[in-house]
Amino acid sequence: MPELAEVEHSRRTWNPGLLYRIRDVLTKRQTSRIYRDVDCDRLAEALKGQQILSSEARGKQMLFTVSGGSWLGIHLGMRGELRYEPEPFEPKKHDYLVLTLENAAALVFEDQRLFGRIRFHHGTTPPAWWAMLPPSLLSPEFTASAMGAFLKRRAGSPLKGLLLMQECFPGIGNWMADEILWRARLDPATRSRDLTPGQRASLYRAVRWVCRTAVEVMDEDWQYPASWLFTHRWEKGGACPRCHTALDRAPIAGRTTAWCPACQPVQTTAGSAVQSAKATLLPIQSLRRKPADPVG
DNA sequence: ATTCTTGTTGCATC
DNA sequence: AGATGCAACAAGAA
Repeated sequence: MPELAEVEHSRRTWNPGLLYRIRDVLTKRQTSRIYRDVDCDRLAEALKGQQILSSEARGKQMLFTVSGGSWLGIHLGMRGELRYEPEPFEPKKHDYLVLTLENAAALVFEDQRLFGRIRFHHGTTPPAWWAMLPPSLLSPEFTASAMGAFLKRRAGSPLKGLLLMQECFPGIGNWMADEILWRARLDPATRSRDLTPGQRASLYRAVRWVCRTAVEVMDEDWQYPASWLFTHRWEKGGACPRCHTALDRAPIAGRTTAWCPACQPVQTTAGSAVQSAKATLLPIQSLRRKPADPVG
């Protein structure tokens, strides 16, 4: 579930615990997958008695600044989430990091599927992996021309796959990619080389709009308004909230993709499609007009 | 029982 | 060399 907006929400979840001293640290080191190369003893030693000073989210990554020169990085993976537990409590099965605070509340990282990741860094500056993250999609550095350059380099990839690449679109995941393509009225299987300049501009605008708005409109249960494709993409018999056409579903670039076949028609314009279909361009146009309007 | 999942990575193959 | 595709990872839900 966690994409850009859900990650931002999770980050804020720990805010009530900021500046309280950490009394105890629970890690489950046997799940090496989440901690990977982290030395859990060192992590616990470094955090005990300290306070979380601030936090930031960039795409799907979070970084918590801890007093005493420590940095805690968290990635929620496929199903992770952060919780703030106001009372003393027993960690649940999938609570893999629990910071008990001096006010008896606890900051919890839960991850049912173990696709998440915890990183630890000690030093005067943020860790290198954080400094190397690509610019946020909402920052001025994410420009239309920067996006265009990326699309050009990956000209042969379907748009759906490109939007999932964190190196250019940090924070976008499966549902946001579908939402963006739906709002830009682009067929998810279209290769980026086949986009017109106008379509590239639409894509850029949709990326910015969905990222900005998702954070604003998501509710406490990580749900979105009914006017969003999000709400209907997994529904049985889900329909396009714009034109009520039945949604299509198929794997594209390895991920299940939902789209509206009416709003997002298959691309038949520039690029390779034209090269092979040049000779048949006229017949195609005439075919389009072929179903004569019986009403007229 | 089988198949699916809102993520990422490492490998194989052009 | 760089782009592209895909299996693998874990655990639970349908």
